[in-house]
Amino acid sequence: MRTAKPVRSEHILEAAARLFGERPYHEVRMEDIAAKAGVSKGGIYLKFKDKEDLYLALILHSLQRLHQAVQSMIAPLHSPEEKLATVVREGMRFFHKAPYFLELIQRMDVSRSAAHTAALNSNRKQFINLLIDILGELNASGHWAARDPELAALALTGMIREALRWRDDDPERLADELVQLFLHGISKP
Amino acid sequence: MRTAKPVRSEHILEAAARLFGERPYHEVRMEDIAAKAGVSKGGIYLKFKDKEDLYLALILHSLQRLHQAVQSMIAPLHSPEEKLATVVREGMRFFHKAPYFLELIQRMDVSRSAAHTAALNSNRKQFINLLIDILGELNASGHWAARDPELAALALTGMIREALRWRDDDPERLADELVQLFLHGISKP
Amino acid sequence: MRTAKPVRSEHILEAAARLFGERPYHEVRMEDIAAKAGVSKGGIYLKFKDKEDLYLALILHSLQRLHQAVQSMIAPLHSPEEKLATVVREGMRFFHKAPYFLELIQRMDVSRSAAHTAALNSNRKQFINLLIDILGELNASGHWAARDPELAALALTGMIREALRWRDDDPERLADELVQLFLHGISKP
Amino acid sequence: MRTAKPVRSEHILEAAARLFGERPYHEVRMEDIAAKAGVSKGGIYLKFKDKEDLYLALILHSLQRLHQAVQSMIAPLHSPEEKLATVVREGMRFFHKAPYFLELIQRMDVSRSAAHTAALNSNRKQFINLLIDILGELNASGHWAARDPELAALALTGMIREALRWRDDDPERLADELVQLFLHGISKP
DNA sequence: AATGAATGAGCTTTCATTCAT
DNA sequence: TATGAATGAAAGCTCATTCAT
Repeated sequence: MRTAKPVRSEHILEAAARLFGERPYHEVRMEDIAAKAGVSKGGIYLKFKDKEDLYLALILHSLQRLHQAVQSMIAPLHSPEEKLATVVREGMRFFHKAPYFLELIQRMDVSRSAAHTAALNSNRKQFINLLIDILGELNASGHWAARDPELAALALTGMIREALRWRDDDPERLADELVQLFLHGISKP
Repeated sequence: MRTAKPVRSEHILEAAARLFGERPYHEVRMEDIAAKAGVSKGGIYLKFKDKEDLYLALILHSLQRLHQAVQSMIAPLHSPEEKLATVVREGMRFFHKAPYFLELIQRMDVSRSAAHTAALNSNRKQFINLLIDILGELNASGHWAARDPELAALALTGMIREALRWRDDDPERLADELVQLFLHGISKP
Repeated sequence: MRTAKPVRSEHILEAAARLFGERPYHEVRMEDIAAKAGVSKGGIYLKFKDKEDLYLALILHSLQRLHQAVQSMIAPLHSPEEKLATVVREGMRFFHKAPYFLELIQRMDVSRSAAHTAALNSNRKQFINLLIDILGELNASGHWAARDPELAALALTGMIREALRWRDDDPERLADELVQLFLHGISKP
Repeated sequence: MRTAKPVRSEHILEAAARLFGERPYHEVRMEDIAAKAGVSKGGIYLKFKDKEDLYLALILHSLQRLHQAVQSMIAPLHSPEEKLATVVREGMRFFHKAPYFLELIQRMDVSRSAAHTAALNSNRKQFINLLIDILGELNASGHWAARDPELAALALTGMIREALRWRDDDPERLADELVQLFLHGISKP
């Protein structure tokens, strides 16, 4: 029998991302992923140990993509305010384009193994740290005073998440609105 | 065979809450829930149509408990600022005492049926509306200006959620901090 | 609690007859029978050891009803030809009125236990013997010659059964036709 | 795990035939069929949608086998009397060799779906028509007069069925006896 | 390397039966 | 005696995973 095309992890991850984003973990069958990826069922196991491993890799992959996207956007910027606005805007755009990523990241908790949890957490931390750094710059600028930068960073991600999940508005506008909310709260101008 | 104590929906929901909060849907077996609830496997089906029905009921039940707890706390209050602080504080305390509820609500999406989704959404809306009302009062007081109350409400819940999920601090302190953040953002005092 | 009406075996058998006649054994639930009989689920077990016991009793009961109906019809008759015609006609009328009995008797084989099989067989034999007796009289009359009366009796019941099962005609006419077929075969008059 | 020999529908049908012929539908477990067929439990579901589907396929398969066997036997024959005798003899031989088929066909009614019922009926009709054709030839020959060929055909199958079910004699002799009975009834030679 | 037929552990769900009331 | 809530064994079916080809 002719040997078919080589199995590409990327294709599998792409297919898995869509499927896992659409329905819960236990309703996504390896066979579906394989079919969508244009790969044989066994082919998945050439690249991933098992279903959970694939799931972990998928979330890691997603987070990294986001991290990179955001980082490359803010690299050339100087003002921390601009960085903040860009992170939010870019994040929302990213998830808006690939809504299943949001679901995915939200369910970072499917995995049970310690190793997985650790990998996941370190990755998440990386992203939070990026925000914390920006907050540090904001504080240093003397115009802002985030008392608990980590908490503020978490709060910001929470705001973004929830807004994305339940609102269909134009993500750009939403992003601007959230940045204002984050900077000034609901205080009067 | 042995006709034991009556099957109590409450016990089942209690057991299910813990289990579904600890591990993902597909890893929780009906048998485990039954065992933890001190009920026979078949007993669950006396009260709930199937696993998904139990899951839905569980989330609905949780949301209602939270809603009631919060509402009874703010009922006697007059100042909208106090109401806001109380909602946040009470919400955090609620989830802190029963951490699995947080996970539960986060996974509101397991259900597939339209009826379930509708029930879930209406329930969630109820809670959001409670926040929107308070924001309306805050605006009316003339001291605050939440431009998009729904978005602000969503943002607030997102902040709470994320903080609870990743921080172990004393929830009271966390709540106060978040309220400040929500009211003033990171602007200098 | 008020003690409800006494459980009547007859009602249970009646309900069971209809239900077992409509769908196969394993699709009939004890609960359905109880409901249709106007009796509690546990009530059935007051009168019958278990589901199979009820099923056996039901078939025995049905066969006896048929046997009695037929016997009382032929008792006053003298000519064996008339007896034969009456047996066939009465049998067909009986099953036509209660079609589920036909299905029931056809499935005399659900039971596995030796005791059940024996009871069933003895009952069936009784009916076959009734036919064999008539055939004996026919032979004795000198006008007919059934070489193997038992086989002929079996054949007759088979003809009846099959005709009832697949033809909707007026049972009286069918009966007459079958009697002719049984007496003369397809030979020309 | 171990990838064994290919799953053969034939083996499954063979195993199912024996088991379903020995005990009623609901007492035959898929696992037993799998074991007897030398196939894994899941293997059955590779070939049949579910238990009912397997059961239907089994009966259809059996009827077709019988139909073919009979048809190939009578093809070379010319006299309708010989055809009739052959059909009966072949039918009895067929069921005698595979007694469970008889039980099987008798329980043609397990299926609930309309599609199944239709398939079953069309198949049964095919067989009845074969008999009706022979009866037509007998009538045409001028020596016989079956007034209602369909009824006669049904009667014949009923006779065969019942004889097979309750008599252990040599099937050849039984067949001859039944043919005589069918042709001449119990009239004197 | 890639495939996909085959496997079988494991799950949900049903329902005959029991027995405290 | 009659009830029906409670039980739990039992069975159908799925699907992650393997491995001969």
